[in-house]
Amino acid sequence: MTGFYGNYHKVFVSVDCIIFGFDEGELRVLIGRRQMDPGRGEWSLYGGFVRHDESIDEAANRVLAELTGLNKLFMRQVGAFGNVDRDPGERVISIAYYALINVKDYDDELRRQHGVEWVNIDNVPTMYSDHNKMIIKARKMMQEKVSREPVGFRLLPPLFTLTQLQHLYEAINGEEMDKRNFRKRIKEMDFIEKTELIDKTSSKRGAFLYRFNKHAYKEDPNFKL
Amino acid sequence: MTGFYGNYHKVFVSVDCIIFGFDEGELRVLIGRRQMDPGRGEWSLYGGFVRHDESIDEAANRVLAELTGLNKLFMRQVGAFGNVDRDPGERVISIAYYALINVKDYDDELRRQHGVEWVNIDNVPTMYSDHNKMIIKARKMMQEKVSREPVGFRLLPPLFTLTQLQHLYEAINGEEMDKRNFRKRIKEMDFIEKTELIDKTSSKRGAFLYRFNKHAYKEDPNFKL
DNA sequence: TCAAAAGTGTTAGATTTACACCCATGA
DNA sequence: TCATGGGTGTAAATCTAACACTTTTGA
Repeated sequence: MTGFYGNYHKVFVSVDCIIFGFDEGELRVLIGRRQMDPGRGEWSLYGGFVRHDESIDEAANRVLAELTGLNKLFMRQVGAFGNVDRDPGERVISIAYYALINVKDYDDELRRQHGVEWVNIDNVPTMYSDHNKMIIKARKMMQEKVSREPVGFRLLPPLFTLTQLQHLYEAINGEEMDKRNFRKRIKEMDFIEKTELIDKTSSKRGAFLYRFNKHAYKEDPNFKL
Repeated sequence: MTGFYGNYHKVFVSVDCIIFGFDEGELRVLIGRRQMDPGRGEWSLYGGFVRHDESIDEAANRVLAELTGLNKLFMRQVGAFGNVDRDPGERVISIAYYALINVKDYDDELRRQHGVEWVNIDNVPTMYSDHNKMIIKARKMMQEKVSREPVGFRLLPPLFTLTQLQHLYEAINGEEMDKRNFRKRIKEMDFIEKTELIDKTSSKRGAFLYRFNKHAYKEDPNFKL
């Protein structure tokens, strides 16, 4: 080994993805059974090693696309996890990323092929290595993010009702909100646009569908939801 | 190479430290001239490679102690930086950490020996590789942290005046605050204890010295400063 | 005696929270 | 006709922000 840093030691670097989805009023994460040794069969996040010709963000995007078939997902780094013995096989430092997806965009057949499933965020089993820690940190960061920037929409279909939106925020924050106060705040956000379309799947009367207009959204230091 | 993950490729992993200090009413970071190739002579953060027998947090602590002679500094991970070409020599993924120190605790002789100096956070020069990005992110995270948890004290001596404390927060947030409103809020925090001691270095009249009592502080979701 | 920093309360305005009823529809 | 979810406004309470003068003391 004759590079600049020849005397130092190299390690494997992987990325692990915490993929959040919102379905049936629940906030969920995607987990599966680990398919390789060591730890084969344990509950695990989906991940992969970083290749020599890709950045860590690119690695995360690749892994996400591999699993979901989806590109350009909303994704943020959670952080690096690097305890010496976190991987029972060899030294592996892992960088966790969380992503938000609209469950409906994810082909269920593809999901089954990868052997992953949605579990309620409050009901995550004991996982391989430090993956529980990753999920906990990802959840906190996601919660923070969603309440300060309008990115929660990434968990919903393009058109949604105000009730759906409220339930989303309730699931994320783990607390109920007052319907009138919630709607009052939404009404003041002009990047949440009311359409003339009506959704009748969840009520007899029907509810107006809304849409997030990302162009109408200008960064707003006072955003709070 | 015959480990579990034999087919994959390994990389160097380093830690880089953004060390914040507060002096002469200014928020400052510690930077120096890079002492190794590639990039020798460029402005750089202080860092080091992660060893095989230490976690990444331990590596950061070791590097911080090496540089400052201080242990158990308040330190948080900023994140992993992993563009393919971020290091002109070889592939190196770096994990940035920020730390808060009381400038007075840092032996100035030791500082000079390491060839590092304090620069105003608003006046950081163009730095090696992605170190400017690291500093920007660290600053944001530190700002966030300090305004939600009482950790700013780590930048002050054990005894401080309310004026010093206010100037610290003003430097961190980059905006002036109203003296009466500030002191009103402080008075409600019973973990900031008034002592009977008086500091006369900064005024003729003298100002009461206060102290942070970490035992009196219980995690408070409503903390805001 | 005066310059410089320390210390102290009140009020208006803005924001947040609590709260209850009517509407439209399909079964 | 009734059960279900959709939709709407007001008032009290709390929080935030603006604001100016007196005190102490060393030079």
